[in-house]
Amino acid sequence: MATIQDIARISGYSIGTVSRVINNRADVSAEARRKIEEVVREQNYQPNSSARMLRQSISSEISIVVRGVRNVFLQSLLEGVQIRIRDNGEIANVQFIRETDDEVAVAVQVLQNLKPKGLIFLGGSTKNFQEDFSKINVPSVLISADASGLGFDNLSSFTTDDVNAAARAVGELVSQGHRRIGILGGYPGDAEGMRPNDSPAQRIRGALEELEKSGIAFDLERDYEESPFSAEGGYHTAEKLLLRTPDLTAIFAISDSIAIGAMRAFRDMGLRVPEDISVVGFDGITAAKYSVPRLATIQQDATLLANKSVDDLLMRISYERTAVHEKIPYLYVNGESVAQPRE
Amino acid sequence: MATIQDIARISGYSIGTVSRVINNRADVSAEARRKIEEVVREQNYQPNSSARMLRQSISSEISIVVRGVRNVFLQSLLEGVQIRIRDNGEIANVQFIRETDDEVAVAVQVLQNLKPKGLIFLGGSTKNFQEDFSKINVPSVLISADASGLGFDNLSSFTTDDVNAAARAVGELVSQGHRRIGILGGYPGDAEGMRPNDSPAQRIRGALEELEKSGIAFDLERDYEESPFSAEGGYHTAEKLLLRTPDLTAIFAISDSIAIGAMRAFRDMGLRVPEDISVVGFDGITAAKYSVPRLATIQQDATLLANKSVDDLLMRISYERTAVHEKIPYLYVNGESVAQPRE
DNA sequence: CTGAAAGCGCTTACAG
DNA sequence: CTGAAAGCGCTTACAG
Repeated sequence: MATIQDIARISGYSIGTVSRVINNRADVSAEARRKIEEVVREQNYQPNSSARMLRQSISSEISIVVRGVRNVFLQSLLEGVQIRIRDNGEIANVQFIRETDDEVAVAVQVLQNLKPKGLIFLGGSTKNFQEDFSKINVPSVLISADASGLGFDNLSSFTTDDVNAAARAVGELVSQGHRRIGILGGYPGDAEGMRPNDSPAQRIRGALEELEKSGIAFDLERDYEESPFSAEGGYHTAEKLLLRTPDLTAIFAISDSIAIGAMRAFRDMGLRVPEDISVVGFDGITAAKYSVPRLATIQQDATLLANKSVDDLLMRISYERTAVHEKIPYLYVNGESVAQPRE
Repeated sequence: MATIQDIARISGYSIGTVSRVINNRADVSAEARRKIEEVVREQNYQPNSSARMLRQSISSEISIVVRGVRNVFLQSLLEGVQIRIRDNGEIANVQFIRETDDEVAVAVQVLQNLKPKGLIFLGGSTKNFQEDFSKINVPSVLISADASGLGFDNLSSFTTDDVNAAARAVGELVSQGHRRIGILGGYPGDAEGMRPNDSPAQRIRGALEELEKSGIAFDLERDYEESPFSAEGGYHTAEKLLLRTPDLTAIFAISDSIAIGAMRAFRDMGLRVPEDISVVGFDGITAAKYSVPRLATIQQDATLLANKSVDDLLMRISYERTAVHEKIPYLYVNGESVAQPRE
C-alpha cells in the first residue's frame, strides 16, 4: 500500500503539498496538482482513513441507527439510504436496535466509539430526542418522525404526511359506506413514551379527525387496539379487537404488516376480506402487492424519503446549513381488501 | 474525552503500562492492574479506535457484505448476525450490493478502505470466491453457500442442507400423489456464473434427485423456469411456466418470496391454491406464516446460521483455527398450500 | 514488571 | 505557493 510519503517521494513534492492536493485545497499550483494527481492515480493511492480520523478526530463514516428490526418498511428505507450513501462515495455503518431500545442513547455511544461525521435515524420516538439529543453535535436526520417541534438545529427530519395520509385511508372506508371502523396499532396521545409528533400518533390523529369530520362515532376503549409493527402483532390484536367489538365492518391498520396479520386472523376466524370486513393498511411494502386479497394501502415513497434525507445530511456535513423538516408525498393504492359493508 | 495520557497521569503509571492493562496483557502486576482499571472506570475511558487502527493497521470492525438487497431471508439473517455481533461487544458495518454485483470484488475494496478484522458474506456465488477470494487475507465466513470445495483456509461456510431440504419439500408433493411437478427459481448446473455448490443449484439438485428416485419424469425445458429471488420474479415466472405447461399440479419454489409471488399469479389466473395447484416454498420467512393460504415450506434456522457463523468468525479472529464448513438442520413446515391433485 | 521512545499516516498552523 | 515540523492517541520492541 502506497502512503502519502511514497506519493511525495515519487512526485518530488513534500507530503504537505500532496495532502493539500488530496484534500482539494485551493492554494496549490496547477503544475503541482497535475503532477501529484498523476502519481496518485498511477500508484492507486488511497489515504489511510485511520490516520485521517486520528488527526481530525472525526471519522469519514456515516452511522445509521435502525430502530425496530422487524419493521419491513424501515428495511426498504435502509436499503434506499445505503444505496444513496454509496452512490455518493461515502461509507455507512448500521446499528440495529430493538423497538424498545433508546436510539439516542445508542447514538451517543456510537458517537463516542466511531465518531461518525453524520447520523441517520430510521424510526424513532421524539421523546428520546427531546431528552438526550442535545448530547449529539454532528449533523443528523430523523426519518419517519417529525422533529420540527424539537428545535435542534443539527437535526433534520423527513416524513410522510401521516395525518393527511391516515385521513385519506379512513376516508376511503367512509366513502364506501363504513360507519363502524376499527383502528389497529399506533398510540393515541402521549402514551408509552411516544409523542404526538411520532408517526404512530400522527396516523391515529389523522384517522380520528377524519372520523369526526364524517360524524362517525369512535370509542378508543372499544374500537381501537394497540399493536407492535409486525404481522404477528397484527394477528393477535386484530383477533382481540374483533372478539370485543364484533360489529366492526372495516379496519384501518397503521402499517401493512399489521394489516397482513389482521387479514390472516380474520380468515382464521371464518371472516372473508373484504366481503365480511374491509382492511386498509399503511406503508406500501412489497408483501401488500402480493397478498390475497391485495391490500389497499397508503404508499409511502421510500426512495424519495431516503434520497432527500441523505442529500440533506451530506450538504449539512460539508456546508453550514440549517436543518429542514419536510413532508414527502404519498399515494393511496387501491387493492382488493376494501368493499362496501354488507346489507 | 480522557486519553491514555490522562489515565497514565492520574494512575501514576506510564502509558505503556496502561496500554498493557487495557489490552489484557499478562505481564502487569496485580497492583498496577487494579489501580489502572479503577481509573479507567472512573474516567469512563474509551480507547481511541482510530489511533489503535493506525498503529495496528487493522480496524476493530467486522464488515458484512449482503448480496441481494431484495432477498427477505437474507434480511433476517443480517438481523441475527448484527445482533450476535453486538452482543459480543463488537461493531459491524454493512455493505449492501445488488444480486448481480460481485461480492468478492466489493470485499477487496472494503478491505482496502476499512481494513476490517473479519468479513461475513450473506448470499454469494462460489464462482466469485473461486476467482478472487485469494486476494482476501482476513478470517471470513460465507453464509448460504457451501465453500468446502474451494480450499481457502480463511473461509468458513454455514448453510442449510439444501439438497436434502429440497428433496424433502418435493417428497411432500410426491407423497400427496403429485406426478406433474414444476420448479421455479434456481440454476441447474453451471449456468449464469453459478456453481453447483451455490444454494440455488443445490436446491434444484435435491429436487431433481427426489423426482428421479420417485420415477417421475421432469423436463427442464418444459417444467422449470428460472426466477430472481423476489415475489415479483415469482409472479412473472409462475405465469410463464403455467401458460407453457398447464398440466402441472404442483410447484416447488426455491424461495418463499418466489412462492408467494407464484400463489398470487395463480390466483390472478383463476386457479385456486391448493385445490387446483399445490405450492411448496423454501426459507420460512414471516410472510409465509401469514399468507393466504399459509405456505408449506422448508424452515431454515436463521438464528442458528447467524450465531454459528459469528461465533466461528470471532474465534478465528482471535485464535489460530482452521475454517469449518457446516450444514445447519432445517424443518419442513406444513401449510395450507398443499393438497392432493384433483380427480 | 515497568518506563522511555519510536513510529503508524495523516493534517495544519507556521515560516518563508 | 511550498516545505519542515508538530502532534493526533495509541502499541510495541527495547532496556533495565
